[in-house]
Amino acid sequence: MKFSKITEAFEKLDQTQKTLEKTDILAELFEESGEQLPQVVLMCTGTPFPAWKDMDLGVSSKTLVKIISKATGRSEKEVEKEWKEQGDLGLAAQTMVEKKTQQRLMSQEITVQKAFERMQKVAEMESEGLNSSVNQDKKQKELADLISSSEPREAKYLARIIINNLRLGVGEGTIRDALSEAFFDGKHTGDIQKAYDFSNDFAEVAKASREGLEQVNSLELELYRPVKSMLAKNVDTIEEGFEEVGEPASINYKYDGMRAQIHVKEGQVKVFTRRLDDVTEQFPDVVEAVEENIESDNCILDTEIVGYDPEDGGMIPFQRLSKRIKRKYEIQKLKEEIPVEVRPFDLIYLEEPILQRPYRDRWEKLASVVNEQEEEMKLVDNDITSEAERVQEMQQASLSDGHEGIMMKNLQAEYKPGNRVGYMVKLKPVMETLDLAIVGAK
DNA sequence: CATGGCTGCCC
DNA sequence: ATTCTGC
DNA sequence: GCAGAATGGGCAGCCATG
Repeated sequence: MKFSKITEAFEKLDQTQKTLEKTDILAELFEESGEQLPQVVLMCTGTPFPAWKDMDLGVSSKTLVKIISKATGRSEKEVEKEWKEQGDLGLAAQTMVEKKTQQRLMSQEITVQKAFERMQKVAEMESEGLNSSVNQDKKQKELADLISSSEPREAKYLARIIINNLRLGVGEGTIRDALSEAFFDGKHTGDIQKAYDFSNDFAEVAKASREGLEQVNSLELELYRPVKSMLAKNVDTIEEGFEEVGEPASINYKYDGMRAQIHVKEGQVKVFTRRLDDVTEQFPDVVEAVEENIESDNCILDTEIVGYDPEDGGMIPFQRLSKRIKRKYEIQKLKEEIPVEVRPFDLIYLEEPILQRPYRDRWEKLASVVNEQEEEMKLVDNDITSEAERVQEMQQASLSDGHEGIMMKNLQAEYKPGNRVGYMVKLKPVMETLDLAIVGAK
């Protein structure tokens, strides 16, 4: 399939803001994609790589300027000027390629496959890293070569894909609906959404969609395959919170730490960030804490990793904990300097997926597998109540202890990956109340 | 070998 | 993470 | 009210430079 097919669809997407029109445009593109469907769908997400894969090009705007310059023979200054004027690097790329005028008569058209393979190649160069330093110039030339052999409009979108900034108003929801329209006559969006929640890979979901509903539904929650975390809505008052999640509700402290999804598979632990990155290496202490204090060999915990001061055991701000997240060196040393405690608050897998069970059940199961151990593993501070006064009290206590506030949760609700549905709500104080709480604590 | 630009990813 | 926008 | 885009602060790692 020619890349220009994608370009045509993208141009149409660029010209409307109506969601339904976008869905139609994408559905048509998907229907015409044939064997290239998985790659085409990924391109539509704005990056050729699914979120759960640890792959990227290591290229952003500054490097893209160099690439466009290399591809078109214009100076970087010119490219930057065009970028500034048009407010978009894709448009700058398009203009620069247009100005390149002459011959490309003989050069063959870019295919989806070629664009995909080229980017994959660059991503592989990037990930080699470690010991063998990546030759940036070579990397840039690979991508410049792709752009220089493209038509102006293709260049526009190739450029945008390279920096993962398609900005066509197309997100997960639109792609999901388009897959539904293309292969199920607009039905089964729920099944498709689920398949995506569990796989985090639209290439797989697209392929399954083309094969049939059964294949879509076969994409299930799997250990070592992180799912998107359920997100919380903001509310301003306790009353609003109760309105959202119902009564009684589960209330727990919200800590200033890092969200972590912890998978245990046959006793082996892996730790994932909210955006599905594997940070097991960075947190050997978390692995240990789970090995020692979780009584299950096959489960998925939703947790907050919280740092504490090794001297007095007090909480530390996220900013200090963050030193550990991307560590590759001195991990052991930082482990001593910035020790952490795991605070689980949900369980979505226990020998089997349980994310559709009510939160109250999941919490009870969680409590039954957690052995609480000071400075290692402790359930989040929590209570179940319908009383606004009690919630107020917890909010005060949480803030006085230096935490961020509280969460309120619907006891009947299932676990909705990636969704900011009203099953889970966070109450953080505005500045004034924060001052009051801290003053009140002293 | 130190520094600064760049990128990606936590919040 | 928050804030803004168009639907 | 929602999804998508745009934006901010701060961190480590990486690479090019001098």
